[in-house]
Amino acid sequence: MSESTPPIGMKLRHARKVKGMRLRDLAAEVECSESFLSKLENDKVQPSLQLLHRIVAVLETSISNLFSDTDDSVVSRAGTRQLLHTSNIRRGEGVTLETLISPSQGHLLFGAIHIVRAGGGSSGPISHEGEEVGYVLEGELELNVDGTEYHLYPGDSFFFQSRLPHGYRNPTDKDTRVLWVNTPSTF
Amino acid sequence: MSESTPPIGMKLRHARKVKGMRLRDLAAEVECSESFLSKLENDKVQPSLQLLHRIVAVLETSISNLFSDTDDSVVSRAGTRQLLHTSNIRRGEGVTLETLISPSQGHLLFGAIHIVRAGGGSSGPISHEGEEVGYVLEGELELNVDGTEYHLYPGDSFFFQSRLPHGYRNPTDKDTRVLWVNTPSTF
DNA sequence: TTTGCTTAGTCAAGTGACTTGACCAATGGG
DNA sequence: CCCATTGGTCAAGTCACTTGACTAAGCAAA
Repeated sequence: MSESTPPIGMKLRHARKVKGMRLRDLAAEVECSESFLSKLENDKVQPSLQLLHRIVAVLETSISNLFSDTDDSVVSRAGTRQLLHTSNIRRGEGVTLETLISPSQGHLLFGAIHIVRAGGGSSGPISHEGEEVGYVLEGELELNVDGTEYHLYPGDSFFFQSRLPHGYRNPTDKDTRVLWVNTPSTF
Repeated sequence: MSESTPPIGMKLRHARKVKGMRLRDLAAEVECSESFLSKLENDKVQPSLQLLHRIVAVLETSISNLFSDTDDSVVSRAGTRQLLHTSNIRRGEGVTLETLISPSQGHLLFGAIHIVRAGGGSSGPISHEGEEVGYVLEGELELNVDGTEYHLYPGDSFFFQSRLPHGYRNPTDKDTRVLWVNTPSTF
């Protein structure tokens, strides 16, 4: 009888998809076989810690992240959501994420409220495949997509392809809150 | 030199994905070849109107919908968005959609603000593949997912798999506004 | 009619990403 | 030492979609 660890396959798959990699690409970087990764993502195999370490390094996650159980309930209440600060996730200065959907969970969607403090904004754009939607809940946002600046007010929304270079700033001296949803799917 | 009609391939693909069908399934229902549909969705052929008619019938769209050009700009401003009323899109009584992302456009995401009037709610669940996120902007919502009732207040959010039976109602006597994003991708 | 050009639509082979099954080699108890 | 596990590989298989070669209908000029 084998003692089983919690399934991490879907989380790994998600992390890979976010980076827009194919199994083959990851296999090349990690130096293992594509098929092994396939089995791993389908929870048919336990990797060695060394291999797992190489994998999370490439995928820019951590082993702890893989094993942390994230909240999977349907509803999350205002004020009870997990906060991710700037230093955790590289999103530039003065931004806190309040996660609506916990990341690295094999989901098609990622959603969070971005709380952008006065003068804060995103750092360089992460260019992955997919799409982005957002809605300004409160405050103002200066959004730059593919070279064009948009100044957004509460109730305004945006939508664009993730592959376009994009970034944002809060030019005011009050916090801005933006509901942001995106998908890493490669279609 | 051939006169070309606007590209409808991506819209058709989107409509198909929303229904969770493969090319093969659609081909079977429409009674044409899978490969022809492939070419069609990649804008390599012009279908005859008869065939197109059969296709949109199965996909529950209309030819006019395929050819209507929808707004594709990045930002949409509060109060300027297209409204879809209950009678257009079968969503039960007393619900108006304010589209953030115009549908049937080959997108990975669909987003809208659901304005649910007092006592209004969704009709029977449309069971497609994908995921759903939402955030209550204003008012209260009674959300039912897979048999469980959740009572939501402003700032609360939810997330679940589209395949789970789901529906909602506004039990109060004031309008409720919910920002709702979902994806039809089959992964 | 005949010749020639397009093009809706088919059939079957090809492709890309992932999965599976057979196998190998190191480890570790009895 | 033997045998069973199990991390990991290689090659074949699968699935959804795409492509290329082809057919047949329409139409125009001669």
